[in-house]
Formats: sequence, C-alpha cells, structure tokens
Amino acid sequence: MGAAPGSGWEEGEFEFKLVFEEDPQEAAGAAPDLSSTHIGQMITSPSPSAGQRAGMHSPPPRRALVREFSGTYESLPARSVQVSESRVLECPSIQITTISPEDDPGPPGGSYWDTGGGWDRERLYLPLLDPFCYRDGGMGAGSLSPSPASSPSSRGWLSPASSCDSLLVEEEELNEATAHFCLSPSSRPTSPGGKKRRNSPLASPCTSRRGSYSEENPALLEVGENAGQSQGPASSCELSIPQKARKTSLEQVSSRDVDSEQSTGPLSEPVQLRRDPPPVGMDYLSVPPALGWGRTRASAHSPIFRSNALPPLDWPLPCQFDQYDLRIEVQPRPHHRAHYETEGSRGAVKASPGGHPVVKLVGYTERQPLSLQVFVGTADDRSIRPHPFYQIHRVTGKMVGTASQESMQAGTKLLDIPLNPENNMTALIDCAGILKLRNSDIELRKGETDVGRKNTRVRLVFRTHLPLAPPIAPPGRVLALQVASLPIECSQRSAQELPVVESISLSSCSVEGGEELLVGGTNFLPASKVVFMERGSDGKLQWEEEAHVDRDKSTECVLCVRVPAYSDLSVNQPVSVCLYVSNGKRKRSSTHCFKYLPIMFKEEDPLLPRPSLLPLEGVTHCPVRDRPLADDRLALFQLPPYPSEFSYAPQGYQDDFCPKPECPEDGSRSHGALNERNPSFESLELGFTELLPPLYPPRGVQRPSSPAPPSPSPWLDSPYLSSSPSPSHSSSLSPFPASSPISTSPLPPLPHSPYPHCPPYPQEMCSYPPYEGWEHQAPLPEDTEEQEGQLGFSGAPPMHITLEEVNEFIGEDIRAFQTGPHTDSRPG
DNA sequence: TAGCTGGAATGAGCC
DNA sequence: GAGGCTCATTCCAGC
Repeated sequence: MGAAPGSGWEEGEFEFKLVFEEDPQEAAGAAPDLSSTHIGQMITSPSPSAGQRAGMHSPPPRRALVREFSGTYESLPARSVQVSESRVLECPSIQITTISPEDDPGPPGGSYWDTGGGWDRERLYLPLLDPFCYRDGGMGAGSLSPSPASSPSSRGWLSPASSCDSLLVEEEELNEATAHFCLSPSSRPTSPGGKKRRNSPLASPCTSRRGSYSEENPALLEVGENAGQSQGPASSCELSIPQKARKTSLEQVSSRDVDSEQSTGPLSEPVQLRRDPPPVGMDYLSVPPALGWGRTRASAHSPIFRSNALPPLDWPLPCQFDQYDLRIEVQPRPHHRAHYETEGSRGAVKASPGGHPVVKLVGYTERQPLSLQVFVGTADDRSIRPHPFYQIHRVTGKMVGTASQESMQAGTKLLDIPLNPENNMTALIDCAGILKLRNSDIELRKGETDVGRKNTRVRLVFRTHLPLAPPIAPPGRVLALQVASLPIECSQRSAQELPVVESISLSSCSVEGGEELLVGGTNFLPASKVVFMERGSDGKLQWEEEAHVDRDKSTECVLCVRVPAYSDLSVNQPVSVCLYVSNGKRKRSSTHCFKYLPIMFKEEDPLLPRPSLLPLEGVTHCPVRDRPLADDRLALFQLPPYPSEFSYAPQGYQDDFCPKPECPEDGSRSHGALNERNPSFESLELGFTELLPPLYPPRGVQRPSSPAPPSPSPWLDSPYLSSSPSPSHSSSLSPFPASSPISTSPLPPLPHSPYPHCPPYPQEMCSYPPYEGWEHQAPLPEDTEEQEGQLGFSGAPPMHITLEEVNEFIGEDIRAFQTGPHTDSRPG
C-alpha cells in the first residue's frame, strides 16, 4: 500500500488502486456494513475538520475486501496513506458494494431503487455531494461558495440546484473521484511560477503565492451545509438517503450529469421524493444518446424530465416549449474580464448598453416563483456545456439588487436567481460575475480534455425548471428550458487585440467570386486581412485564399473585400468555407461560414441571395420558423449591427455567422446563443413523442417534407443512437437504463454522411421545418481552434437540411463510392 | 473599507 | 540556443 514516492503524486496522478491496495484485514475490521453502505455518503459526509485541506475532508475510497471482492467496496474510516516519503495523506476508505433492492429498503414507499427490473450491479450510489468543486476535485462536495463575496442568502424561490440525491457512478468514476480527492493538495501549480506546456496536461508542481480559495478557505470544504440550503424544497437530502439512482446500461455517468440529475426540481411536493415506478426504468423521457462529441448534436433533448431527475448541465435544452419561452432580453457584453481566485471580483457581467443582462420567462402564468439557474458555459463549436475553466461568481454589494444563491452542481457553480411573477418573470442578472480558474488546475483533472489556453470564450447559460401540469405533461414532470448568451470573451487582452467579426454582408456567392463583401466588426487594422479557407473532413487545410481588401472603403470597423474565387469552379454543390479576419499571426477572429455556390445556381434560383451589398444593419432572423423563405435567406446574410466596440444592440452580436436558431420575433432574441428555439413536440420527437404518445400528441408545425411514417422502433433506426459518448462526458449522454430497448439493442451503424458535420437526418429527426435551397447549415470544419466560436451545435441548428438533400447527399455519396473511392462530388 | 476596474509586471512556453 | 512573442497569472494602483 502506499504510493511510491513520485509515483503519481508528483505528476498529478494518484491512482485509486494505490489507495485500495491495503491490508484486507484492516479493511475488514473497519468495515461496518457491507451490504447497505452508500459509499458516496461515506465519502462525502464526513464533516471536515478544521484545517483540513481541499480534498482532504472526505476520505477517498479504498478497497475493502480484496480477497472477497466481488464488485464490492465499502466506505471505511479515513486512514493515512503515504504518498511520498514526506507526505502522508489522510484518505477515505470506501467500499463499492452491490446493493440490491432487498438490501436497501429505500425511502418510505420507496420505489427509487426500482429502476425497472433491478438495478445494475457494479454500480455505486453516491449522494449528490460533489467532490469536484471547481472541477478540480480539490474542493469538497457540497455547494459552498468559493466566492469571497458570496454569502448564503435566503431562498424564497424554488431552486432545483444542489439537492442531495444519490448518484450512480461507475467504479471507474469513483476511482477518478478518489484520485481527485488525493490530488487536490498538490494540484495547485501556478503561473507564472509553474506553467505547463501547452500540450501537456501536467503542470509544474509549483506553489501558488496565494493559493486558491479552495486551499485557503477550508470552510469551502464543508459538506452539505450549503447544499442543504440551496437545494430545492423537500429534497431527498432531508432523508439522507439516495433518492434515486439513474439506471444506465451501456453508459457511464459523469459527475456532471450525475450531479445535475440530483438536482431537485422546483416541485416541492413530497411526492417528489419518491419515484414513480418507471415502467421502463427511465428517469428521462426521451434522451437520445449523444452524437459524437465535437459534432453538432442534432437537437435539444426533450425538455421534460421527472422532477427528481433534471437534466445535466451539459444537455442541450430548448429555450422554448409550448407557450413557455425563456429568452434573454438583454445580452451581456461580448467582453468581460474574468477574475482569478487570487484577484478580487471584477464585478458582474454587464450589458452593452449599460446595465446588466436581463432574462425573461415568457408564457408562465402561475403565481409560483421559479428559480433561474445561471452558469458559465462553453462557447466553442460544441454543444454548450459547463465551461471547465470558468465559473459563475456571485457578486454582492450595494450595487447588486438581485438576490441570488450559489450552489454547486457537478462541479459547476450555479447561481439561482428568483423569477418572480411580480417581476413578470424577469430577472436582472446583475449579480453574476465570472471567475477564471487556473488552467493548470483544471487540466490536471483526470478526464479533462479541454485545454485552457486561449479557451477564453464563455456564454452565460440560463436554465429554469417549470413544473408542468396536465395536460401538458404528466404530474411530476418538470420542463427544463435553457438559453445561452452570446459568447463573452473573458480574457484581458483578447478583446483589445483580436479582431472580432460581428457581421458580414454576404453569406454566399458564386464560386467565381468577385463579389464585394463587407465585414463588420471591431479591432480591424489597416493590415487586417480577410482570409477564406476550407478544411477537409480531417480538419486539414484544403484551401486558403486571402481576399483583396479595399483599403479605401475599409475602416477600423468595416473591411471591404472582394470575395476570392474558389479553388474549383466546377463544383456542382455549394461549398462551405470559412472566413476570418486576421490582424497578424495568432490574431485571428473566429471563423464564419461562407458558401460558394456552383455556377449552375447562379441565375436559376430567384431565391438565392443576391450578392449585392446588404447593409450591416439588420436583424438576424430565425431561419427555422415561421418565416418566409426568402426573408430567412436574406436574414442569414447579416449579423446584427455593432457600430462600435462593445456597443451593440440588445440582441448582441452574433459571433458566428452561420444561422443559428435564434428567434426572430423580436430583437431581443439571444441569437447566436444556443437556443433550441421552438422545438415543439415535433422537434422533441427524439423519443419523447414515442414515449408519450396518446396524451401528448405532436403538435406544432407539420414538417413539410417529412411525413414521418410511423416506425415501430424509430430509435433503433436513428443515427442519433451513437455509441460514441463524449470523451469528456463519457457517460452523460446515454442515460438509458438497461431495461430500455434502446440501450439493450445493438446500435445500428451510422449512415454515412458525405458531410462530416451534417449527419444524415432522417425524417423523424428534422426538428425544424427545413427550408429549401442552400442556406442550410454548412458543414463545420474539424479544427476546433480555427472554428473557435464557430457554429456547431452551439451556434447553429444542424437540422437545416431537407430530407431531399439528405437523400441527395447519400445518393451522391453512394454513387461516388460506387464509381470510385475518391470520386468526390466536388471535383478537384 | 471593500469592491471594482484598468493596467502592467512576471515568467513559462512557443516560434 | 537566443531572442522575441504570446499567453496566463498575479500584482498594483486608482476610483
């Protein structure tokens, strides 16, 4: 037992097995109960003693009975583990134990163990207390505020955050958790003294001059106190027993997901504590497994969940459902300098016209206040998820008029802000700052795949949970809506130096080029270049061409360029490329989509955009709903106006040009944000309508081109049944229980798509009425760095493709395959 | 006095 | 390997 000096500890790795390997007798002697111990509780429940350091408040698990091990671990009293010659850590001991429903009586009347045919052995039930505070595992569970300005506040509204539900984790994840427990004391390499290589996950083991809050504030490690405060009413925490266990089969459950799941819904009824015996053992009504991470996810998940099984934070959710509509009335500024733990607060995120962002829930007529959750999400091309390097920060002070409550959910800090009917369900977000976590800390996290360097763009994500009542949904259901802001640049320097493209006057033109294109934005220099480029499906640069800039017509806010001709004039399909503004090496704007049209289309389709100059002023419309086709197309060509730096319309700027599912009704839409607008039941048929057929028939717009013949098993035919989970959230996206036919059935091979970023969407998967023509979502480049802030799922609905186009693509691909392995439909 | 804000120093890593 | 540059992080000062 014990780690050899430097074996792991020095490199930020402390293997779980090192903790487990111990004297079985010792473990046995300390084992109080093998059958019913909920290790998670034992992991996180110990009250931290004063002076305990981050991650040391709760002992990591150890293997209890090696010789009798049969998938069983048990929480054991803390013990000392020598991790080096000079360091001895007090680590917890846990025992993973298989608990059958017979072993555990469950809650009163409890059916929460009932996951449909018995729950999966080999799994652990953990309480919701999250060991990954700030995601670096250094902080203890619970939801205590690392913010120096934070303080508990009363909660007069319903908040789903931070309940004390149980967790279901894999052993592997437990290992990870344990590793984090043990890692935390040394996981504070700092900069500038201890920077890591850009491509190395290992940070220098230097010590911060000031440390971090997680180190300096042992109170932050206290468990449960704030969690109890912040949780919704009548959470299972009061029972101190696992409320539920999400049964999964093929998947794992990530900490984020798990924790989200623990969140209690806004319902306060005691019935919420109990789980209705799920007929198929499902907590989620309709959740398609994720597409490949890094790909655009097809659509938001169903926003309706059980009240005790709210969606994880990394699940895409619509911002509108039925009459309910969560919208950002006032967008935050595109730049906010986040503060480090070592700094004082840099204040709340502000809105560009002054003031602060405003979020409103439309369509809610009940008198019961709700809670609006705010967290910091990513702003890259992938679906929005909690940003690993940033956390929301509760700002307090005399200038802050909005009450808020901090909580933790799967390592992500949330702010709960009341949505009161008295305020017309409008919340002024004047209490939300952004905290920057040190890259080295986060990158040390096991399983963290993102790199912090230059990953400085975030979004504010707002989420609320509405209790639904029949006939909208069965009792006990909660509607989860989410809306994300436009990207916010959080670095100090970038906003001052990097060019920002806010609008372009043209989204497409003939492959011959030559059209005049106005690029609006900020930080343009006389030497700024506009570069068109194309990347292949492998992410490699295939073509790059610099556009000629008319300096006479260009200003610091507008670049007037000529669209260069495409490399291949004989293409017979639209070609999506990217353009960006470069102020020099490493000073590039985010990329924006541009489409080259085949010559054959140039004069055939009257609906095709005219390549004449369009004014930069305008409103970006939602291309997916209730819009005349021509309007939509025209609307796609432009971005909202931003006449001056950080001065933009309430709707904010659209960082990514490609069409996004913003809403067109008014200018207050948070276009550009990840708004799965108006999914309706149509778009939620990713299982939802299959599971709730008679009572909740699909409604909304009939898909014009997708009659959607009934399929006895549409899921099994769905390309969304990807078996490749997120690399960083390997378990978050397949919450189906073993009893679910989805999870137990072999997944069909994914239909091959000739467009790597445009999976072939079958009829059932078309969320929005597709519009014809070529203005559907363009394929996205692979290169994530280049497409930083580019669309993807976070930026654009990948559903803008008609069935005919899908068939066309597939057909062409098949033909291409038949004629030759590399007979591209786009010669050249 | 605490919090907010802007600027800049520092140092590691990259080119 | 040196030097310049970029970037992340920290510190300082003014309001």
